[in-house]
Amino acid sequence: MAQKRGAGRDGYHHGDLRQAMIDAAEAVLAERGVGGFTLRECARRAGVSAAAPAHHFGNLAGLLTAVATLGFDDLSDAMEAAAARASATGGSRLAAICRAYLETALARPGRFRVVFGRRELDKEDPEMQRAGARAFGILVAETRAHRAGLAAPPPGPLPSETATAPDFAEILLVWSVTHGFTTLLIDGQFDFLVGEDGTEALLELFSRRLVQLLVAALPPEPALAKRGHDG
Amino acid sequence: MAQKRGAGRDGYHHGDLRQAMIDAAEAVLAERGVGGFTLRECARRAGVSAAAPAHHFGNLAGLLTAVATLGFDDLSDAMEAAAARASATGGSRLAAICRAYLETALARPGRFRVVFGRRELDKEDPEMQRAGARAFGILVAETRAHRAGLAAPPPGPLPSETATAPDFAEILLVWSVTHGFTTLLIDGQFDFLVGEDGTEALLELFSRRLVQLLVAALPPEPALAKRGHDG
DNA sequence: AGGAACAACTTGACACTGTACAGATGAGGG
DNA sequence: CCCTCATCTGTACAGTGTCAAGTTGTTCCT
Repeated sequence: MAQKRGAGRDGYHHGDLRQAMIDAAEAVLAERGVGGFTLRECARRAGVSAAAPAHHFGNLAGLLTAVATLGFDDLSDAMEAAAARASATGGSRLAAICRAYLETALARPGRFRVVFGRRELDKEDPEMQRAGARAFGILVAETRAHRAGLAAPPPGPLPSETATAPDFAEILLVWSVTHGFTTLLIDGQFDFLVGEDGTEALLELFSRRLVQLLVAALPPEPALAKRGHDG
Repeated sequence: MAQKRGAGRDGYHHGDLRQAMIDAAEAVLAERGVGGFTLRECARRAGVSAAAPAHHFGNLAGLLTAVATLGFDDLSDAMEAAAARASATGGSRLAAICRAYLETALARPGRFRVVFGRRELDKEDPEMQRAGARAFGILVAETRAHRAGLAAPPPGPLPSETATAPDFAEILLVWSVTHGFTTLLIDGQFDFLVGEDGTEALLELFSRRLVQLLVAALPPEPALAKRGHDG
Protein backbone atom coordinates (compact mmCIF):
# COMPACT_ATOMS: atom_id res chain seq x y z
CA MET A 1 0.00 0.00 0.00
CA ALA A 2 2.92 2.27 0.68
CA GLN A 3 3.70 1.05 -2.74
CA LYS A 4 0.71 2.59 -4.43
CA ARG A 5 1.09 5.97 -2.77
CA GLY A 6 4.70 6.65 -1.87
CA ALA A 7 7.48 7.46 -4.25
CA GLY A 8 9.61 4.63 -2.84
CA ARG A 9 10.25 1.34 -4.48
CA ASP A 10 9.42 -1.84 -2.61
CA GLY A 11 9.67 -4.57 -5.15
CA TYR A 12 9.10 -5.30 -8.73
CA HIS A 13 6.45 -2.69 -9.30
CA HIS A 14 7.13 0.96 -8.77
CA GLY A 15 3.73 2.10 -7.64
CA ASP A 16 3.63 5.57 -9.10
CA LEU A 17 6.00 5.53 -11.98
CA ARG A 18 4.11 8.03 -14.03
CA GLN A 19 4.54 10.79 -11.49
CA ALA A 20 8.08 9.70 -10.68
CA MET A 21 9.02 10.00 -14.34
CA ILE A 22 7.54 13.45 -14.59
CA ASP A 23 9.43 14.55 -11.48
CA ALA A 24 12.63 13.09 -12.86
CA ALA A 25 12.02 14.82 -16.18
CA GLU A 26 11.65 18.18 -14.46
CA ALA A 27 14.84 17.60 -12.53
CA VAL A 28 16.80 16.62 -15.62
CA LEU A 29 15.46 19.62 -17.51
CA ALA A 30 16.49 21.90 -14.67
CA GLU A 31 19.97 20.42 -14.38
CA ARG A 32 20.94 19.58 -17.91
CA GLY A 33 18.53 21.64 -19.97
CA VAL A 34 16.53 20.43 -22.88
CA GLY A 35 19.64 19.52 -24.84
CA GLY A 36 20.81 17.02 -22.26
CA PHE A 37 17.37 15.61 -21.72
CA THR A 38 17.16 11.85 -22.09
CA LEU A 39 14.45 9.28 -21.52
CA ARG A 40 16.97 6.79 -20.16
CA GLU A 41 18.33 9.30 -17.67
CA CYS A 42 14.84 9.96 -16.35
CA ALA A 43 14.20 6.23 -16.02
CA ARG A 44 17.51 5.89 -14.19
CA ARG A 45 16.51 8.55 -11.68
CA ALA A 46 13.17 6.91 -11.16
CA GLY A 47 15.07 3.70 -10.42
CA VAL A 48 13.52 1.82 -13.25
CA SER A 49 14.58 0.14 -16.46
CA ALA A 50 14.77 2.07 -19.71
CA ALA A 51 11.75 0.36 -21.20
CA ALA A 52 9.46 0.86 -18.22
CA PRO A 53 8.17 4.33 -19.12
CA ALA A 54 6.84 3.10 -22.44
CA HIS A 55 3.78 1.66 -20.81
CA HIS A 56 2.85 4.99 -19.27
CA PHE A 57 3.84 7.47 -21.94
CA GLY A 58 4.19 5.44 -25.10
CA ASN A 59 7.41 7.10 -26.10
CA LEU A 60 9.63 10.10 -25.48
CA ALA A 61 7.13 12.45 -27.06
CA GLY A 62 4.53 11.23 -24.60
CA LEU A 63 6.64 12.12 -21.60
CA LEU A 64 7.51 15.50 -23.02
CA THR A 65 3.85 16.12 -23.74
CA ALA A 66 3.04 15.46 -20.10
CA VAL A 67 5.75 17.94 -19.09
CA ALA A 68 4.39 20.47 -21.56
CA THR A 69 0.92 20.09 -20.09
CA LEU A 70 2.35 20.89 -16.69
CA GLY A 71 4.16 23.85 -18.19
CA PHE A 72 1.00 25.28 -19.69
CA ASP A 73 -0.89 24.91 -16.44
CA ASP A 74 1.91 26.51 -14.50
CA LEU A 75 1.82 29.41 -16.90
CA SER A 76 -1.91 29.70 -16.38
CA ASP A 77 -1.64 29.50 -12.61
CA ALA A 78 1.08 32.13 -12.51
CA MET A 79 -0.87 34.48 -14.74
CA GLU A 80 -4.05 34.08 -12.72
CA ALA A 81 -2.25 34.64 -9.44
CA ALA A 82 -0.46 37.69 -10.81
CA ALA A 83 -3.72 39.13 -12.13
CA ALA A 84 -5.40 38.68 -8.77
CA ARG A 85 -2.49 40.34 -7.02
CA ALA A 86 -2.60 43.24 -9.46
CA SER A 87 -6.30 43.71 -8.87
CA ALA A 88 -5.69 43.85 -5.14
CA THR A 89 -2.98 46.48 -5.42
CA GLY A 90 -4.68 48.47 -8.14
CA GLY A 91 -2.12 47.67 -10.81
CA SER A 92 -2.69 46.69 -14.39
CA ARG A 93 -3.80 43.09 -14.70
CA LEU A 94 -2.59 42.82 -18.27
CA ALA A 95 0.87 44.05 -17.35
CA ALA A 96 0.89 41.60 -14.47
CA ILE A 97 0.18 38.55 -16.60
CA CYS A 98 2.84 39.54 -19.12
CA ARG A 99 5.37 39.79 -16.36
CA ALA A 100 4.20 36.50 -14.86
CA TYR A 101 4.66 34.79 -18.23
CA LEU A 102 8.25 35.95 -18.39
CA GLU A 103 9.00 35.10 -14.78
CA THR A 104 7.56 31.62 -15.07
CA ALA A 105 9.70 30.93 -18.12
CA LEU A 106 12.80 32.28 -16.39
CA ALA A 107 12.15 30.12 -13.34
CA ARG A 108 12.11 26.94 -15.45
CA PRO A 109 13.62 27.63 -18.84
CA GLY A 110 13.99 23.95 -19.70
CA ARG A 111 10.34 23.26 -19.22
CA PHE A 112 9.37 26.38 -21.11
CA ARG A 113 11.43 25.21 -24.06
CA VAL A 114 9.68 21.88 -24.01
CA VAL A 115 6.31 23.59 -24.09
CA PHE A 116 7.18 25.79 -27.03
CA GLY A 117 8.28 23.65 -29.84
CA ARG A 118 11.80 22.56 -29.23
CA ARG A 119 11.19 18.89 -29.51
CA GLU A 120 8.31 17.04 -31.03
CA LEU A 121 5.24 16.72 -28.88
CA ASP A 122 2.00 14.87 -29.36
CA LYS A 123 -0.14 17.80 -30.40
CA GLU A 124 -3.27 15.69 -30.47
CA ASP A 125 -3.06 14.98 -26.74
CA PRO A 126 -6.34 16.24 -25.28
CA GLU A 127 -4.87 17.14 -21.89
CA MET A 128 -2.23 19.32 -23.47
CA GLN A 129 -4.78 20.91 -25.77
CA ARG A 130 -6.91 21.74 -22.75
CA ALA A 131 -3.95 23.24 -20.89
CA GLY A 132 -2.89 25.25 -23.93
CA ALA A 133 -6.37 26.55 -24.52
CA ARG A 134 -6.65 27.51 -20.87
CA ALA A 135 -3.47 29.59 -20.97
CA PHE A 136 -4.49 31.25 -24.21
CA GLY A 137 -7.94 31.89 -22.79
CA ILE A 138 -6.48 33.92 -19.95
CA LEU A 139 -4.62 36.04 -22.46
CA VAL A 140 -7.77 36.62 -24.49
CA ALA A 141 -9.92 37.46 -21.51
CA GLU A 142 -7.41 39.82 -19.94
CA THR A 143 -6.67 41.61 -23.19
CA ARG A 144 -10.38 42.15 -23.76
CA ALA A 145 -11.01 43.31 -20.24
CA HIS A 146 -8.14 45.75 -20.51
CA ARG A 147 -9.41 47.26 -23.74
CA ALA A 148 -12.92 47.43 -22.41
CA GLY A 149 -11.70 49.27 -19.36
CA LEU A 150 -12.96 46.59 -17.01
CA ALA A 151 -11.33 45.86 -13.70
CA ALA A 152 -11.42 42.14 -14.43
CA PRO A 153 -12.77 39.86 -17.14
CA PRO A 154 -16.30 38.60 -16.56
CA PRO A 155 -16.52 34.92 -15.70
CA GLY A 156 -17.64 32.44 -18.27
CA PRO A 157 -16.26 30.23 -21.01
CA LEU A 158 -14.20 31.51 -23.85
CA PRO A 159 -15.82 32.30 -27.16
CA SER A 160 -15.02 29.62 -29.65
CA GLU A 161 -14.49 31.71 -32.75
CA THR A 162 -11.60 33.72 -31.37
CA ALA A 163 -9.71 33.53 -34.63
CA THR A 164 -12.33 35.60 -36.42
CA ALA A 165 -12.90 38.05 -33.60
CA PRO A 166 -12.27 41.71 -34.42
CA ASP A 167 -9.67 41.95 -31.67
CA PHE A 168 -7.68 38.93 -32.78
CA ALA A 169 -4.75 41.12 -33.78
CA GLU A 170 -4.59 42.83 -30.42
CA ILE A 171 -4.59 39.51 -28.62
CA LEU A 172 -1.81 38.10 -30.75
CA LEU A 173 0.16 41.31 -30.29
CA VAL A 174 0.17 40.87 -26.54
CA TRP A 175 1.17 37.25 -26.84
CA SER A 176 3.84 37.98 -29.44
CA VAL A 177 5.55 40.70 -27.45
CA THR A 178 5.61 38.67 -24.29
CA HIS A 179 6.58 35.42 -25.91
CA GLY A 180 9.15 37.03 -28.15
CA PHE A 181 10.94 38.83 -25.35
CA THR A 182 10.82 35.71 -23.21
CA THR A 183 12.21 33.49 -25.94
CA LEU A 184 14.97 35.88 -26.89
CA LEU A 185 15.98 36.33 -23.28
CA ILE A 186 15.90 32.61 -22.46
CA ASP A 187 17.86 31.69 -25.53
CA GLY A 188 20.58 34.16 -24.67
CA GLN A 189 20.08 36.49 -27.62
CA PHE A 190 20.42 39.50 -25.35
CA ASP A 191 23.67 38.28 -23.86
CA PHE A 192 25.84 40.14 -26.33
CA LEU A 193 24.05 43.33 -25.34
CA VAL A 194 24.00 43.17 -21.58
CA GLY A 195 26.05 40.15 -20.60
CA GLU A 196 24.80 37.05 -18.90
CA ASP A 197 24.08 38.73 -15.58
CA GLY A 198 21.84 41.41 -17.01
CA THR A 199 18.71 39.33 -16.63
CA GLU A 200 17.40 41.33 -13.70
CA ALA A 201 17.80 44.59 -15.56
CA LEU A 202 16.08 43.17 -18.61
CA LEU A 203 13.19 41.96 -16.52
CA GLU A 204 12.80 45.46 -15.16
CA LEU A 205 13.05 46.93 -18.64
CA PHE A 206 10.36 44.57 -19.84
CA SER A 207 7.97 45.28 -16.98
CA ARG A 208 8.47 49.02 -16.86
CA ARG A 209 8.97 49.99 -20.46
CA LEU A 210 8.09 47.26 -22.95
CA VAL A 211 4.77 46.41 -21.33
CA GLN A 212 3.95 50.09 -20.96
CA LEU A 213 4.47 50.64 -24.67
CA LEU A 214 2.42 47.55 -25.40
CA VAL A 215 -0.46 48.49 -23.17
CA ALA A 216 -0.52 51.96 -24.66
CA ALA A 217 -0.59 50.47 -28.14
CA LEU A 218 -3.86 48.67 -27.53
CA PRO A 219 -6.68 50.94 -28.65
CA PRO A 220 -9.50 51.01 -26.09
CA GLU A 221 -12.71 49.42 -27.30
CA PRO A 222 -15.51 49.71 -24.76
CA ALA A 223 -17.85 47.77 -27.07
CA LEU A 224 -15.95 44.65 -26.08
CA ALA A 225 -17.37 44.97 -22.62
CA LYS A 226 -20.70 43.85 -23.97
CA ARG A 227 -19.24 40.92 -25.86
CA GLY A 228 -16.57 40.11 -23.39
CA HIS A 229 -16.74 36.41 -23.04
CA ASP A 230 -18.95 34.06 -24.87
CA GLY A 231 -19.54 36.56 -27.64
CA MET B 1 41.60 20.23 -60.23
CA ALA B 2 37.95 19.57 -60.80
CA GLN B 3 38.49 18.30 -57.32
CA LYS B 4 39.26 21.60 -55.71
CA ARG B 5 36.44 23.48 -57.35
CA GLY B 6 33.58 21.17 -58.24
CA ALA B 7 31.26 19.50 -55.83
CA GLY B 8 32.13 16.10 -57.31
CA ARG B 9 34.30 13.55 -55.71
CA ASP B 10 37.25 12.19 -57.64
CA GLY B 11 39.27 10.28 -55.14
CA TYR B 12 40.18 10.22 -51.54
CA HIS B 13 39.78 13.92 -50.93
CA HIS B 14 36.53 15.70 -51.41
CA GLY B 15 37.76 19.09 -52.45
CA ASP B 16 35.15 21.33 -50.92
CA LEU B 17 33.70 19.41 -48.06
CA ARG B 18 32.98 22.41 -45.92
CA GLN B 19 30.53 23.88 -48.40
CA ALA B 20 29.14 20.46 -49.27
CA MET B 21 28.37 19.82 -45.63
CA ILE B 22 26.61 23.14 -45.26
CA ASP B 23 24.55 22.46 -48.37
CA ALA B 24 23.68 19.02 -47.07
CA ALA B 25 22.77 20.48 -43.71
CA GLU B 26 20.38 22.93 -45.32
CA ALA B 27 18.79 20.13 -47.32
CA VAL B 28 18.36 17.91 -44.30
CA LEU B 29 16.90 20.77 -42.29
CA ALA B 30 14.45 21.51 -45.09
CA GLU B 31 13.40 17.89 -45.49
CA ARG B 32 13.47 16.49 -42.00
CA GLY B 33 13.41 19.58 -39.84
CA VAL B 34 15.66 20.27 -36.91
CA GLY B 35 14.45 17.21 -35.06
CA GLY B 36 15.60 14.84 -37.75
CA PHE B 37 18.87 16.62 -38.27
CA THR B 38 21.92 14.43 -38.00
CA LEU B 39 25.61 14.92 -38.60
CA ARG B 40 25.95 11.45 -40.06
CA GLU B 41 23.10 12.05 -42.49
CA CYS B 42 24.77 15.21 -43.72
CA ALA B 43 28.05 13.37 -44.15
CA ARG B 44 26.22 10.64 -46.06
CA ARG B 45 24.76 13.17 -48.47
CA ALA B 46 28.15 14.75 -48.96
CA GLY B 47 29.42 11.29 -49.83
CA VAL B 48 31.88 11.21 -47.00
CA SER B 49 32.55 9.23 -43.84
CA ALA B 50 30.97 10.21 -40.55
CA ALA B 51 34.20 11.45 -39.05
CA ALA B 52 35.22 13.60 -41.98
CA PRO B 53 33.38 16.77 -40.97
CA ALA B 54 35.22 16.95 -37.68
CA HIS B 55 38.26 18.42 -39.34
CA HIS B 56 36.24 21.32 -40.76
CA PHE B 57 33.74 22.03 -38.02
CA GLY B 58 35.13 20.40 -34.94
CA ASN B 59 31.81 18.91 -33.93
CA LEU B 60 28.09 19.07 -34.51
CA ALA B 61 27.83 22.45 -32.83
CA GLY B 62 30.39 23.78 -35.28
CA LEU B 63 28.32 22.80 -38.28
CA LEU B 64 25.16 24.21 -36.75
CA THR B 65 27.00 27.41 -35.98
CA ALA B 66 27.96 27.74 -39.63
CA VAL B 67 24.32 27.23 -40.60
CA ALA B 68 23.24 29.80 -38.02
CA THR B 69 25.70 32.30 -39.45
CA LEU B 70 24.13 31.80 -42.86
CA GLY B 71 20.71 32.21 -41.30
CA PHE B 72 21.62 35.51 -39.69
CA ASP B 73 23.04 36.85 -42.93
CA ASP B 74 20.00 35.74 -44.86
CA LEU B 75 17.84 37.56 -42.37
CA SER B 76 19.96 40.67 -42.82
CA ASP B 77 19.88 40.45 -46.61
CA ALA B 78 16.13 39.98 -46.66
CA MET B 79 15.57 42.92 -44.32
CA GLU B 80 17.83 45.20 -46.30
CA ALA B 81 16.21 44.25 -49.59
CA ALA B 82 12.74 44.74 -48.15
CA ALA B 83 13.68 48.12 -46.74
CA ALA B 84 15.05 49.26 -50.07
CA ARG B 85 11.88 48.10 -51.82
CA ALA B 86 9.74 49.93 -49.27
CA SER B 87 11.71 53.12 -49.78
CA ALA B 88 11.18 52.85 -53.52
CA THR B 89 7.42 52.38 -53.21
CA GLY B 90 6.98 54.86 -50.42
CA GLY B 91 6.02 52.28 -47.82
CA SER B 92 7.20 52.00 -44.25
CA ARG B 93 10.70 50.60 -44.04
CA LEU B 94 10.20 49.37 -40.50
CA ALA B 95 7.05 47.48 -41.43
CA ALA B 96 8.89 46.01 -44.39
CA ILE B 97 11.75 44.60 -42.34
CA CYS B 98 9.35 43.06 -39.84
CA ARG B 99 7.52 41.32 -42.63
CA ALA B 100 10.79 40.24 -44.21
CA TYR B 101 11.88 38.70 -40.90
CA LEU B 102 8.73 36.63 -40.76
CA GLU B 103 8.86 35.63 -44.41
CA THR B 104 12.48 34.55 -44.20
CA ALA B 105 11.72 32.36 -41.23
CA LEU B 106 8.70 30.85 -42.96
CA ALA B 107 10.75 30.09 -46.05
CA ARG B 108 13.27 28.05 -44.06
CA PRO B 109 11.84 27.21 -40.67
CA GLY B 110 14.47 24.57 -39.93
CA ARG B 111 17.30 26.99 -40.37
CA PHE B 112 15.50 29.63 -38.37
CA ARG B 113 15.15 27.20 -35.50
CA VAL B 114 18.85 26.48 -35.64
CA VAL B 115 19.64 30.19 -35.43
CA PHE B 116 17.40 30.75 -32.46
CA GLY B 117 18.35 28.43 -29.78
CA ARG B 118 17.06 24.98 -30.44
CA ARG B 119 20.34 23.22 -30.23
CA GLU B 120 23.60 24.27 -28.75
CA LEU B 121 25.75 26.54 -30.85
CA ASP B 122 29.23 27.88 -30.39
CA LYS B 123 28.31 31.35 -29.21
CA GLU B 124 31.92 32.47 -29.18
CA ASP B 125 32.27 31.97 -32.92
CA PRO B 126 33.33 35.37 -34.31
CA GLU B 127 31.66 34.89 -37.68
CA MET B 128 28.31 34.16 -36.07
CA GLN B 129 28.74 37.07 -33.68
CA ARG B 130 29.38 39.34 -36.62
CA ALA B 131 26.31 38.04 -38.49
CA GLY B 132 24.14 38.38 -35.41
CA ALA B 133 25.33 41.89 -34.73
CA ARG B 134 24.69 42.83 -38.33
CA ALA B 135 21.08 41.65 -38.21
CA PHE B 136 20.49 43.38 -34.91
CA GLY B 137 22.12 46.52 -36.25
CA ILE B 138 19.59 46.74 -39.04
CA LEU B 139 16.82 46.55 -36.50
CA VAL B 140 18.37 49.29 -34.41
CA ALA B 141 19.02 51.60 -37.32
CA GLU B 142 15.58 51.18 -38.85
CA THR B 143 13.77 51.61 -35.56
CA ARG B 144 15.71 54.83 -34.91
CA ALA B 145 15.14 56.14 -38.40
CA HIS B 146 11.45 55.44 -38.09
CA ARG B 147 11.14 57.27 -34.79
CA ALA B 148 13.21 60.14 -36.07
CA GLY B 149 10.95 60.47 -39.08
CA LEU B 150 13.79 59.83 -41.49
CA ALA B 151 13.27 58.20 -44.85
CA ALA B 152 16.22 55.92 -44.23
CA PRO B 153 18.89 55.46 -41.59
CA PRO B 154 22.08 57.42 -42.16
CA PRO B 155 25.06 55.31 -43.17
CA GLY B 156 27.73 54.52 -40.67
CA PRO B 157 28.62 51.99 -38.03
CA LEU B 158 26.38 51.09 -35.16
CA PRO B 159 26.86 52.74 -31.79
CA SER B 160 28.45 50.35 -29.38
CA GLU B 161 26.53 51.20 -26.25
CA THR B 162 23.13 50.24 -27.59
CA ALA B 163 22.17 48.54 -24.35
CA THR B 164 22.21 51.80 -22.45
CA ALA B 165 20.63 53.89 -25.17
CA PRO B 166 17.39 55.65 -24.25
CA ASP B 167 15.54 53.90 -27.02
CA PHE B 168 16.65 50.41 -26.03
CA ALA B 169 13.13 49.48 -25.01
CA GLU B 170 11.63 50.54 -28.33
CA ILE B 171 14.19 48.52 -30.24
CA LEU B 172 13.57 45.41 -28.19
CA LEU B 173 9.83 45.90 -28.58
CA VAL B 174 10.11 45.73 -32.35
CA TRP B 175 12.30 42.67 -32.17
CA SER B 176 10.10 40.97 -29.59
CA VAL B 177 6.87 41.42 -31.51
CA THR B 178 8.36 40.20 -34.75
CA HIS B 179 10.32 37.35 -33.24
CA GLY B 180 7.48 36.28 -30.99
CA PHE B 181 4.92 36.14 -33.75
CA THR B 182 7.37 34.32 -35.99
CA THR B 183 8.28 31.75 -33.36
CA LEU B 184 4.69 31.07 -32.38
CA LEU B 185 3.65 30.68 -35.99
CA ILE B 186 6.58 28.44 -36.92
CA ASP B 187 6.12 26.23 -33.90
CA GLY B 188 2.47 25.70 -34.73
CA GLN B 189 1.01 27.46 -31.70
CA PHE B 190 -1.57 29.16 -33.89
CA ASP B 191 -2.70 25.91 -35.46
CA PHE B 192 -5.46 25.31 -32.97
CA LEU B 193 -6.83 28.75 -33.82
CA VAL B 194 -6.72 28.82 -37.59
CA GLY B 195 -5.66 25.35 -38.71
CA GLU B 196 -2.48 24.46 -40.48
CA ASP B 197 -3.40 26.18 -43.72
CA GLY B 198 -4.07 29.54 -42.19
CA THR B 199 -0.49 30.68 -42.57
CA GLU B 200 -1.25 33.05 -45.42
CA ALA B 201 -4.02 34.73 -43.47
CA LEU B 202 -1.79 35.07 -40.43
CA LEU B 203 0.95 36.63 -42.51
CA GLU B 204 -1.56 39.17 -43.76
CA LEU B 205 -2.80 39.77 -40.23
CA PHE B 206 0.73 40.35 -39.07
CA SER B 207 1.65 42.74 -41.86
CA ARG B 208 -1.57 44.72 -41.88
CA ARG B 209 -2.61 44.81 -38.26
CA LEU B 210 0.11 43.69 -35.85
CA VAL B 211 2.83 45.80 -37.43
CA GLN B 212 0.48 48.75 -37.68
CA LEU B 213 -0.22 48.59 -33.97
CA LEU B 214 3.48 48.21 -33.31
CA VAL B 215 4.54 51.11 -35.47
CA ALA B 216 1.90 53.30 -33.89
CA ALA B 217 3.14 52.31 -30.45
CA LEU B 218 6.59 53.74 -31.05
CA PRO B 219 6.65 57.32 -29.83
CA PRO B 220 8.34 59.62 -32.34
CA GLU B 221 11.62 61.08 -31.16
CA PRO B 222 13.13 63.54 -33.63
CA ALA B 223 16.10 64.05 -31.35
CA LEU B 224 17.34 60.67 -32.43
CA ALA B 225 17.93 62.06 -35.87
CA LYS B 226 20.95 63.89 -34.52
CA ARG B 227 22.33 60.85 -32.77
CA GLY B 228 21.24 58.30 -35.29
CA HIS B 229 24.23 56.12 -35.75
CA ASP B 230 27.48 56.37 -33.97
CA GLY B 231 25.96 58.40 -31.16
C1' DA C 1 62.54 16.25 -59.53
C1' DG C 2 62.51 14.00 -54.92
C1' DG C 3 61.12 13.71 -50.47
C1' DA C 4 59.10 15.44 -46.36
C1' DA C 5 55.48 17.62 -43.93
C1' DC C 6 50.86 18.22 -43.55
C1' DA C 7 45.88 18.48 -44.34
C1' DA C 8 42.01 15.63 -45.55
C1' DC C 9 39.69 11.57 -45.30
C1' DT C 10 38.67 6.40 -43.80
C1' DT C 11 38.22 2.74 -40.65
C1' DG C 12 37.00 0.90 -36.44
C1' DA C 13 35.66 1.50 -31.94
C1' DC C 14 33.12 3.23 -27.85
C1' DA C 15 29.54 4.92 -25.07
C1' DC C 16 25.41 6.51 -25.68
C1' DT C 17 20.43 7.00 -27.37
C1' DG C 18 15.08 5.44 -28.31
C1' DT C 19 12.35 1.61 -29.04
C1' DA C 20 10.67 -3.22 -29.80
C1' DC C 21 9.88 -7.79 -28.00
C1' DA C 22 9.54 -11.75 -25.02
C1' DG C 23 9.46 -13.01 -20.43
C1' DA C 24 9.14 -12.30 -15.26
C1' DT C 25 6.41 -10.44 -11.48
C1' DG C 26 2.89 -9.30 -8.44
C1' DA C 27 -1.80 -7.03 -7.44
C1' DG C 28 -6.67 -7.51 -7.55
C1' DG C 29 -11.07 -9.54 -9.05
C1' DG C 30 -13.88 -13.62 -9.86
C1' DC D 1 -7.51 -19.77 -4.61
C1' DC D 2 -6.21 -18.97 -9.03
C1' DC D 3 -6.31 -16.41 -13.08
C1' DT D 4 -5.94 -12.28 -15.56
C1' DC D 5 -3.60 -8.47 -16.73
C1' DA D 6 -1.09 -4.21 -16.05
C1' DT D 7 3.57 -3.38 -14.93
C1' DC D 8 8.34 -3.88 -15.04
C1' DT D 9 12.97 -6.39 -16.55
C1' DG D 10 16.37 -8.06 -19.85
C1' DT D 11 18.03 -8.22 -24.12
C1' DA D 12 18.58 -6.71 -28.59
C1' DC D 13 18.93 -3.59 -32.57
C1' DA D 14 19.66 0.26 -35.35
C1' DG D 15 21.38 4.66 -35.10
C1' DT D 16 23.84 8.69 -32.96
C1' DG D 17 28.37 11.88 -31.90
C1' DT D 18 33.09 11.59 -31.14
C1' DC D 19 37.76 9.75 -30.66
C1' DA D 20 42.30 7.45 -32.04
C1' DA D 21 45.01 5.47 -35.45
C1' DG D 22 45.94 4.60 -40.07
C1' DT D 23 45.69 6.13 -45.52
C1' DT D 24 45.91 9.07 -49.10
C1' DG D 25 46.93 13.02 -51.72
C1' DT D 26 48.77 17.77 -52.06
C1' DT D 27 52.10 21.15 -51.39
C1' DC D 28 56.19 23.06 -50.47
C1' DC D 29 61.15 23.03 -49.65
C1' DT D 30 65.57 21.88 -51.25
